[in-house]
Amino acid sequence: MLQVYNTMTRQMETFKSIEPNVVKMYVCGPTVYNYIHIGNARSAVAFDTIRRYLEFCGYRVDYISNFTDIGEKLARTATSQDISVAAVAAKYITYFTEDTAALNIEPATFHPRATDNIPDIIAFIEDLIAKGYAYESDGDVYFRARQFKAYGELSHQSLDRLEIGASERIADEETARKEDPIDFALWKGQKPGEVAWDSPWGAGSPGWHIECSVMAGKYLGDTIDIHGGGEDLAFPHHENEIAQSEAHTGQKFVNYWLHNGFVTIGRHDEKMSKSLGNFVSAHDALQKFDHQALRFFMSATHYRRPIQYTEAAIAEAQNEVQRFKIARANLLYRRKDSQAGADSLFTQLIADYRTKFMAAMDDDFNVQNGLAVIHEYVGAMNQYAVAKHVYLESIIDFVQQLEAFLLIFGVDLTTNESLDSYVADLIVKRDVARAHQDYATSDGIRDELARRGVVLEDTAQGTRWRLK
RNA sequence: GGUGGUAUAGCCAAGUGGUAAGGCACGGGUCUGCAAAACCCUUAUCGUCGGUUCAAAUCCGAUUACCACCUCCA
Repeated sequence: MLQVYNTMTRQMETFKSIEPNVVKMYVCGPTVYNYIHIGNARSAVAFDTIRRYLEFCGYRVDYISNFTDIGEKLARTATSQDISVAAVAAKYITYFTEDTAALNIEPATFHPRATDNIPDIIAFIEDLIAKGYAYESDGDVYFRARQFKAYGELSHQSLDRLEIGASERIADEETARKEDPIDFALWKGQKPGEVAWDSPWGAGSPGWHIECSVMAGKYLGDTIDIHGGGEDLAFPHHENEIAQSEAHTGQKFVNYWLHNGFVTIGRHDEKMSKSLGNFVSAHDALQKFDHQALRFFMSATHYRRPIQYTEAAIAEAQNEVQRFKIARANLLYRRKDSQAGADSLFTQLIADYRTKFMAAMDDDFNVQNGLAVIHEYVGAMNQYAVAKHVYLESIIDFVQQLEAFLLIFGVDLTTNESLDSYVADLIVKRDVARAHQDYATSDGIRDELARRGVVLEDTAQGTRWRLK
């Protein structure tokens, strides 16, 4: 039984999907005005890992993640790059797609864009006004936070505290248009030079939170199973989504709220963020590090815990991935002297490991405990790889289960490596030299191949090679 | 000020009452012509102080340090 930690109740809860075998999942996506950074990528990785585990368990996951392609930030980028707002969005959506693909993050079932949903947003706001939850004020529309009685429940903030905080902030012109400082914008009237859409309240654009409520409802339904996002989104973004959606539908919006922890950087473990300016873009990191190592680095930490971004940690992740790859390759190498059939002892052992792995992961996606099981499993594989007699089907079973485990972490072990003929010839020449005990020649060839990144390993079954 | 989170070996990190998983690095060993890979062995009393208990990293209280949200942010 899968248990998940629900931010709303601050407790572990048994996960039960609305529809059997289907999970409706919404994850807040990026505002596409820049490259995503490692922190953004971590969020995408965390929920991709969760999604992949749900799929591993047999669920179909309807996964929706938005692109926010409106707002001041896009406008600023458009001005500085002297291109249109639409071109800014197109450009950074392309980079997002490339970078997340490099991290082996599965594309969402659908990536809706705010600008494609303006009519739905307007209709949604009109309904909120009709129900008395929202009001128009000088071309803007605001949500009456106090009207929604559960406001503050997710972030466990008291309304009065929020009120004090809000009123302490500089009372700008926007605040002056609100009935209450904690009210938030659903629609903002057009400012000079901004992209705008016609609406019953004049030209303007949607507020930040409304798009997620609209698109989650439109593509997944009034009530969804899982809503994810970074923990910084709990307030005010998710709090506001709940207020809007539940005021609109009268239904519970989300059954399980999941929030991922931050990527930290620097001596003081500060949150990596665009506003602090201490970020590393995923694009740059991908130039510098092995893609699989980077992905594994981000998915091998529990999603709610912070991850400290250091090169040493990524290098360590690289070593760990290497261990999995070598174990797989070494066992596959035994196919050449294997017997047909399967060893029932190992069929059972593999099934037991799978059960053990799932027991670990069912505890709120406890990847560390899951990995401990995988390492134990790899130990069993390595022992089998040096057994006197091996069975072909058992080899395949071992390898396929490992591949399935690692795929949850976004690591694809099945990528094939090949040698060019020159290198292949050298390996044969070396084998001949070794057969004649001409070790000077054979070691010389081995050194040369090492310089070319090819590692040779002599085994009882022959000379095994792998790329470094 | 309000609300949360974190502190476990050189590093990363599990562990929610019964005498500290796992990984990386280090050292020793087996195997090997030598290597590599693999395998085996070796390394901590859990921020600090106090309390509850037969028994606590695990519960309670206090304290220190750091982080985050309360304002755009994954």
